[in-house]
Amino acid sequence: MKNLVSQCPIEEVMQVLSGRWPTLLIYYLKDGTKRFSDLRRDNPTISHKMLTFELRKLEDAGIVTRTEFEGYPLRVEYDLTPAGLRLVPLIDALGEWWEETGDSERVDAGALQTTSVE
Amino acid sequence: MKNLVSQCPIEEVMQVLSGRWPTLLIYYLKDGTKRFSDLRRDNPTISHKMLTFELRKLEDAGIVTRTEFEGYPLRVEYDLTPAGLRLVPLIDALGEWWEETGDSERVDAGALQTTSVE
DNA sequence: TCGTGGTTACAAAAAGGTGCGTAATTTACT
DNA sequence: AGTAAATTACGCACCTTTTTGTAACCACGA
Repeated sequence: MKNLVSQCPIEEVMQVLSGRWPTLLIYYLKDGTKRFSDLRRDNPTISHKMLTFELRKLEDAGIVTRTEFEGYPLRVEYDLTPAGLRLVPLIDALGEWWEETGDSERVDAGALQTTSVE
Repeated sequence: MKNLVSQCPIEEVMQVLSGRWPTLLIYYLKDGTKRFSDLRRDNPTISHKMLTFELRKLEDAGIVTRTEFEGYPLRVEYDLTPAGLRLVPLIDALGEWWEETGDSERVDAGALQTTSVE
């Protein structure tokens, strides 16, 4: 984690939430405690390296907690923090906005165009 | 723009909003019509390549409109669409969440730690 | 030997920066 | 008058940086 000190809070949140995984992981953790392997099953296309990396980022951001238990095989549990839980409805709202906005307002892949005033 | 067709709407919104610029550009466009050069002034560290690229993405997503005027020097204006305007409060909410959550709950740079149950 | 939750090194892919070219008109200089 | 330069919003090619994937290795115990 390098430079979280920027001007505006929006820039800072986006540094944490940007990318494919952060919001998805939060989404899966909504359902309660998950282990590393659970999250991999939930999302089979993430590599284990990415998963550890993203989980650390969320941990550092105060969104998830990581709890490591003694004994073998190793067991580690991930949960949303209270702050993480408060974040869930905001992410949901983005998803709803996207659905409401609908494909009709978006450009069909392949057929880009530009409004020209002549 | 490659593959916007995925399972979940959250994954799709994040494909558009991820990165440093999209939310910032939306933020600046909140204030009303902006030209290309205005946006570069608002945000001096973005390269022209990135700015055009990001603006196209937002246009394709139905968040901004691009209006090109005849005459020289060229003039192009960017505005938020109604959908873009509806998005603004959602982004604001993320920024507020970040501020409320506060640095105290986040890990100080350089001093990472892990909860260990022994 | 397998399963868990990692780490590390190396390789591939994606993102991003820099600089040049372009359009048609105005302004600036000689 | 004639030429040169600046202007705006890009596209394109080349190159560097960052991100992500792959594979191998570790610990330990059943």
